Amino acid sequence: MKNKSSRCNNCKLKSSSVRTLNPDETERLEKNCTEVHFRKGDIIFKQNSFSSNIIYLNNGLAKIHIEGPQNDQIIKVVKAPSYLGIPTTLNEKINHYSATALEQTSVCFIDIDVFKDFIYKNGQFAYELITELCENELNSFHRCVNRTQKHIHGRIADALLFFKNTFEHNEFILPFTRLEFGNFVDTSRESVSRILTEFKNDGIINLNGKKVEILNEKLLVTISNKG
Amino acid sequence: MKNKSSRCNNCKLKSSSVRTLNPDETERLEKNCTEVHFRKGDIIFKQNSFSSNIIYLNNGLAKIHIEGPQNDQIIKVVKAPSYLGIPTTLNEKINHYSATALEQTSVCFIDIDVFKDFIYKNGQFAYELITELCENELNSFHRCVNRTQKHIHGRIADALLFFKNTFEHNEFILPFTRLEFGNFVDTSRESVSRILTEFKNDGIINLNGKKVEILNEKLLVTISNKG
DNA sequence: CTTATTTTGTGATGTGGCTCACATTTGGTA
DNA sequence: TACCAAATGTGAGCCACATCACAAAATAAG
Repeated sequence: MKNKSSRCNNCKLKSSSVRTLNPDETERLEKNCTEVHFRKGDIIFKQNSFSSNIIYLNNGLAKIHIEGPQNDQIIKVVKAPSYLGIPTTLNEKINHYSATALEQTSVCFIDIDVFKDFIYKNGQFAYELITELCENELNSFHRCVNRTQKHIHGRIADALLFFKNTFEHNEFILPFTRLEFGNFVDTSRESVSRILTEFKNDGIINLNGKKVEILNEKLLVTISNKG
Repeated sequence: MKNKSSRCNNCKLKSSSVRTLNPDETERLEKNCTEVHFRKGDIIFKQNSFSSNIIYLNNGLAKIHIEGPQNDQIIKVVKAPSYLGIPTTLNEKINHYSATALEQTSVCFIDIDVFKDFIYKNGQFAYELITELCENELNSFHRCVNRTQKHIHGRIADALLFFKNTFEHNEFILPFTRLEFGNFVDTSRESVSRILTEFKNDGIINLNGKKVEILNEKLLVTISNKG
């Protein structure tokens, strides 16, 4: 599905790097950008496959995941608007991780050469991009420390708080199966089940299938902090 | 210790981003860059402290580490030449992690505004920087997956192979105490001891204090892969 | 609506690696 | 050279979580 020319101007409202483009550049972006829709569960791009596009999550929710030696590991959950694929495609053309839609999602595929050209010729664009990459790296570090040092209760509490923040609501539908939840917090499917019902029995959350309501956020924060 | 003007030209041999600077820019870099020497164990910069410099590891070996909820965690070991501090200082002025010298080390502190100016005005400089940041993020991802999914034997095997590669030699001096080694591979001091002597008894390595010689690299690779 | 398939809950059991405790070695320093 | 502090080795016990096994529930397919 080709984009309409209004689309990239629309993006200027959202992306701090695209916002720096002048009208000529924006027009050039529009001509070299394709918008594609994905349904829940669709693979947006796949680890080890070939790609020569910058991939921008325009709308919806996606997971970034890598095949580990044991399981698939969900590195992070990304909410639009955000780039999905910069670190994957800028150097080599191989995707080093996969991205999968967690709900109805729309994604822009941007020609990599046009993108490179913006970096070369528009310093502010480059700067905004660098800023975003720096933030990503920091977040990576902290996520990694949390994953390796907290106990499961803490990590699941973390995850629940994360969803509360991304959905900006105390009540939300988990975009995960229990297995995926396990891959997100590095545990087994079974432990996720057990701990969620435990949280429910302790009155910390309401739980009905994938529907979660956070009742005692303070306690969740405590659990998250104490590990 | 102020740099001599030959220094930054020397750097042009090493850093792919600095290599893109023209003579004028290089001179400007030289005027806004201070070289400092550190001894083993010295803190180069400290988490939560204030900094308005880009920090470039010119010579030597350093560790990047973050205080986790339980332990200090060594995120990575960086060998010169490489930036140490881009993600820390570009947005905010607060260091989100610490860096400590693992041996005699020399470090350049570069004024952040000059650096920003290069990004704005020299597209190739920006591009090289973005490339490096992308690589960092990918490496972060893979390190994190390995840390969380491999068993200790695999992670220690990984670490030994890492040192073999960074020192480019089968025999090397571990730049770590056992405790630091534990912080690097997310285990206790005791487990590091036990597994290293186990590897020694199995004829995989020679071990004498901090001196390690890898005798059976193939087996180490197998151990690393099977987890 | 019925049947097949995937997802989920929960008990029982096993174990990797942490923690604690203490002996020993190494290295730094007066 | 002697002393003190930090770093290391090794055994014993314990516990958080994984794994296994199966039943129930929810979803998808036909």
